[in-house]
Amino acid sequence: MSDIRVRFAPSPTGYLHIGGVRTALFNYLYARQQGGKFLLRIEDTDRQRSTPAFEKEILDSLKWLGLDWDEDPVRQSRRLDRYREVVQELLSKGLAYESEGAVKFKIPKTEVKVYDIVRGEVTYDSQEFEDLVIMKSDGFPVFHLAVIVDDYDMGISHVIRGEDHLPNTPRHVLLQQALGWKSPKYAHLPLIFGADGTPLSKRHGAVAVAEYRNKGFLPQGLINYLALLGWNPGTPQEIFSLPDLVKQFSLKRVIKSNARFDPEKLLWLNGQHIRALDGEVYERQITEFWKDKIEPVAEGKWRKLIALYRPRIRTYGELKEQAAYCFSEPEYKDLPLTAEIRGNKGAMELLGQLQEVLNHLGDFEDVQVLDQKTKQAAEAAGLKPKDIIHPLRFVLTGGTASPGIFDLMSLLGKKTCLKRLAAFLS
RNA sequence: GGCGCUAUCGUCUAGCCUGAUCUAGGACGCUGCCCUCUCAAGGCAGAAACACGGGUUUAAAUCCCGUUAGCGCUACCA
Repeated sequence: MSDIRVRFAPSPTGYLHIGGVRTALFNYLYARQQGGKFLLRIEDTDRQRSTPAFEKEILDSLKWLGLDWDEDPVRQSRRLDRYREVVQELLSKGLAYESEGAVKFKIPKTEVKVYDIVRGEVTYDSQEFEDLVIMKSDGFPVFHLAVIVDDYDMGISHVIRGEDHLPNTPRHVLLQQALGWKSPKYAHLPLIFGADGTPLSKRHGAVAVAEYRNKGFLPQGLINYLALLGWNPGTPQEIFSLPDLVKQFSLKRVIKSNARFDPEKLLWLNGQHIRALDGEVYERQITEFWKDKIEPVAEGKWRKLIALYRPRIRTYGELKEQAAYCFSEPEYKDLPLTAEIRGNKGAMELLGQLQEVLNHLGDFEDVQVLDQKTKQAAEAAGLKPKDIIHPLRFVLTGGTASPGIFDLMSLLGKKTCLKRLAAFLS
């Protein structure tokens, strides 16, 4: 039985964001790999900004990502008495004092060495530190105190958190020494910034996990990408499942420098995961995703559509924008191209002939037959297949990009194809 | 300002600890080619980096010092 115990300690003053997920993920990976426990702690001592709604959103996001935790989450707002007890102890030992209603920890003037697993030994001179407020005048503990008390009481063995906490660590160590507690081991993770190198914010697009979920990203895509921000296996492998990561993760291979978030690579990775999905799982998930967002599509048509788009989409959400012609009539927004096709007598004539040919065909289920008949019609007119395929694609979709034309015709069905053809020709 | 962390292609990174195997490898993106009815997917190829300056050494991306830059902390926020 491993005595490794780590924790993720979000503050319910906002949504779970990208940086938080990465911290949670690395804690999770370390715990699962070591056979330890991954615990949760809700840091809700900021009474003004903490809300139950944010707390729920954070837990839901973690569940969606598959980062399941052990034991019940610890809630700081329920431990106020314990913090007061510790403050009282410090007070009675003369290691803290009251100041304007607050309680301050008297910083011992000394050299403090912090051993960090990813950065090595870092030395601070506590002469530089101001005495630390540990309890606010409203009787609530301040972050620094609550953290060390909780980590101690929860039996936390490793504190894995963002690098922004590195300068706080010597203060925490001093507090632990004053209480006679053994310090946990520390590992400070590099920070994640936006493409321009500034802290991630709404300006950089989506930052909340829920937004990625709503756009149709896969949890494994997001996790895979985030794992690679600040860590790598030392091998060329880039595509990982969560179990792969658990197996290969190592704090020793955590990078020291900050990283920038690249939405493009996330999109690429997510596309890789969509293609790696079991076919049935893909069908079920994308169907569920679009369920209440669009008008119902006949099952046969829907299955063709999602199969055709599996190699084309990088998120489930991209389906509708890429196959817009499938949900509404084409708009022919490309005016020059529209004019060119309309002005091309040969093409228009051929489209007319094709209309005839297709009209005499049975249903459009057989892609082979569509292929054959369309090419025959082109040949009969002394033209190459592509001379008819391109105008036809434009008529059918209003654009120049789509799945193969015969798959497209089969997808849309005879009625719709002929209707669009007739509308364009009239 | 003070203190701390960091510094390899545009971005994520390998290599650095244990100096020579690095004319610096991979991935995203970008460009071109192949496939091909278009767009994807897939395959192939290409452009693209050791921040700067000093050392140490026969030899430095790798070790040391400095500079510069970025980031973080410096709250009765967490």
